[in-house]
Amino acid sequence: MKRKFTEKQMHILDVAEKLIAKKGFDGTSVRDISNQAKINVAMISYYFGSKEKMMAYLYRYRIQKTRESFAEFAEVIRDGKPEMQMKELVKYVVSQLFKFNYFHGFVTQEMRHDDSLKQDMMEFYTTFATKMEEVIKKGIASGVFSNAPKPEDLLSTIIGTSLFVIRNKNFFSHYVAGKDENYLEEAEKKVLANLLVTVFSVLGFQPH
Amino acid sequence: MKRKFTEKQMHILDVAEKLIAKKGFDGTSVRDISNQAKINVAMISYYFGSKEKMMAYLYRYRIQKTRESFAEFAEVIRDGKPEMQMKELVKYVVSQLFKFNYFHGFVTQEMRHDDSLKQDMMEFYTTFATKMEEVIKKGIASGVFSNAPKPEDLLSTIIGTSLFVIRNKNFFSHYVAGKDENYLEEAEKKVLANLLVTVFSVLGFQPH
Amino acid sequence: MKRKFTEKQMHILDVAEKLIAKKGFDGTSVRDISNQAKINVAMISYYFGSKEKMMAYLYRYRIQKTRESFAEFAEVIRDGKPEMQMKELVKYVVSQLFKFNYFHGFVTQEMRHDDSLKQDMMEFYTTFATKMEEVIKKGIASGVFSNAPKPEDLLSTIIGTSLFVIRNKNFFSHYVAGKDENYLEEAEKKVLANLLVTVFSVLGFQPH
Amino acid sequence: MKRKFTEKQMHILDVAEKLIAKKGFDGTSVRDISNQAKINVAMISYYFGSKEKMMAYLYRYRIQKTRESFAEFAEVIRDGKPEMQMKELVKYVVSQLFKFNYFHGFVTQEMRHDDSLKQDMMEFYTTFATKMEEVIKKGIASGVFSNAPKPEDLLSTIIGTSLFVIRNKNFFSHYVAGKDENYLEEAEKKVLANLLVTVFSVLGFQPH
DNA sequence: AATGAATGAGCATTCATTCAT
DNA sequence: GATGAATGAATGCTCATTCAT
Repeated sequence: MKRKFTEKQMHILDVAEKLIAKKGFDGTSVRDISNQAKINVAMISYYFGSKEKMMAYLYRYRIQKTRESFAEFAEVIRDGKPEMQMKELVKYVVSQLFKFNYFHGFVTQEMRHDDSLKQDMMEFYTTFATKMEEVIKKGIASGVFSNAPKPEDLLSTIIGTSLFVIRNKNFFSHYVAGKDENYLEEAEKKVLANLLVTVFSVLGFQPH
Repeated sequence: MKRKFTEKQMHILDVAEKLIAKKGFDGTSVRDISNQAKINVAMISYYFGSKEKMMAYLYRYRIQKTRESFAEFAEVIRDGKPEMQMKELVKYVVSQLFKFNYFHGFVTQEMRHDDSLKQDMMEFYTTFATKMEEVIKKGIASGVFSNAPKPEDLLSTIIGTSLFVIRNKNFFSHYVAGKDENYLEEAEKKVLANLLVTVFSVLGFQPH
Repeated sequence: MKRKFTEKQMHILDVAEKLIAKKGFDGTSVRDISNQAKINVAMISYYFGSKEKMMAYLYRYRIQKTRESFAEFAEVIRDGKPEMQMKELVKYVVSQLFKFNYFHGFVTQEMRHDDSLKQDMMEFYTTFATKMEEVIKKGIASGVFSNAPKPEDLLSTIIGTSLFVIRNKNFFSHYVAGKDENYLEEAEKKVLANLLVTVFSVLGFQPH
Repeated sequence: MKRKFTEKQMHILDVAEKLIAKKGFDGTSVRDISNQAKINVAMISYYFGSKEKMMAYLYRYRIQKTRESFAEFAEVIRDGKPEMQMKELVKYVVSQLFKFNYFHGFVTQEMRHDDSLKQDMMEFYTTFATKMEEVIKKGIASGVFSNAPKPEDLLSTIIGTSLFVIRNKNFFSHYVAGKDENYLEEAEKKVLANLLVTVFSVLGFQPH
């Protein structure tokens, strides 16, 4: 499954990701994708076996990339203070969600397709939760955090809040500065500020 | 548009809601619905005009009901203290999301279908935000809340967190007690507890 | 088959005739008819057995009426001179075609439905041809006509020309005076003049 | 729009033309056509976009061919005497109508589908009328014709009579020699003879 | 006698996929 | 390896008709 993709295949996946995020898996036909990507209709079946399998490649590819990115990120913050680590963790998760909002825009909705993909996604979230728990414990130990919320609760709040804002432009844009086309950019800033306050409040953060 | 529905029509809407939440609008055929609901395929067009219009009725119906329910709820908590009001507000929103999780399972995803429906949904959220702002202000005035977060931020967190948990059973069930079929029930309790702590932390709640 | 129709049934037939002439048999749904006639959908099956059978009643009804009308007409011209009889015959046929253009608008096209109807229609035309032959012979005998064209040829020309003009408003209206809504009225005058000239030319008419 | 058609597409158009002439546009399903043409149902949409568009191609194709054929024909008779030209003109129109009787069998009936097609058809008829007028004038000038009927009247008679005979086999076959399967062939001869007599009578033809 | 509700068959079309080259 | 043509299955929907009252 850990195939390397050619330039052309990557291009198809990119196009597919955006279209599926916008119009849903069923709402996006292979003809839509092939037209947009300027390739032959038959290519999707040819390259990936089927539309459904293409979807699986898409998942795997994005998760794989995120895993690599997170490993790198974890290394960078390895030696910091827990409050800094927590702040960076929140910033990282939020930025990843907004950056790959195309992907996350359909990730939960379309997960019905393949149970093994759900498993992958679960592990992907668990990696974050584990790291978060480690940081919380360290903060408690060092006395900068006075409460120890469950990592899954904290993570649900961070991811859930971000995804809600990404998906509910209609509601949230009323409270966001800037032009319509900058929505995601501006919304990210606002959500990040909110979540940092929220997370540190919940942790009962007390600077030394 | 404020039609009354017959028993049979309600039944179809119920079945449709569940199927669509599970498999998406496009992924759910009128034959799926008619088979599950034990009715004739033609009935969906006959009753609602089309599959798309049935979707609109579904929205309108749920939103209408929620609006009524919220008006009633708002009356009940009218004279309470702000901390009680806020607690009830959170409980109310969370319980509604879990109760109508089928509906909320597709509400954001499938909103592309009709712009006027998006508008309705937006107003529906705004009603909550307005009430929340009122309570925050009162709490600040009376001194029980020391911070005044933006109501839209608070609301995003409440709704976003709840929806994330509803939709990501795969991840969250690992942290939830009880059997698999009780997932939503148990998850609701856990999320509610989490959100109450979160919200009151953010508000800097100080009991008199 | 020679049923008498109630007021209501007659009304349905009237509405059906016009709709079918305008949009064709298949293009006219029983719902169209029932809506226009302000009756229940089920009535058409109820009264006539089926849509197809309703069509048959329509034919029979119109043919029957025409037969009666023609018998009456034949009586009126019984004792005239052949040139007068021929002129009246042409006028009569043309006026009937234009008067019941709704009917004749679909009569040939939709005849596939029932072979016995074709038979009826044939006899209906044959009645005219027979009368025409009689008049031609008389005119030849009396010397006012010098040629004896075949009655079926003469009749084809009269009916064919009239129907062509009725059905090809798009082409013929360019040559017709008056406003668009008077098309049939004006076209009838023009066609009648044309056919009288044509028929009498062919007959080699020589006034005594 | 001036597409070239493949062998297969032509075959489908041929089959469709015959079926539609026999059973009407609505009465002919794409399944009927695909069964008869031994092709897949989806091909009609695939090749022509839709059933309706296939109809448009059919029109355009036939009219285009007729236009070409007429231009060629007009060239051939260019230098003849008016009586010869008129005779050939009548023969030409009648032969075209009988040759493409499938097409002309539905052309007026089904014209509701597309207004631009009506326009095309109108121009197609007008081309004939114009030529006819030219010949009449020339004949009047040279003294072989003593009357100048309106070209649209003459044309209505020629086309109307031919179409009537084509469509009313049931009536006309009683007067036609030969076997049933030769109806059109024999009817054409008879109609042509009739129309030549009729047209030249109306023109008051006097050989020099 | 008359009707609103309901039905099953059929419609044109679109779909992901496969085939022949 | 890559493609345009072609396919069968499924889609939402409309139809004339029938059913229960």
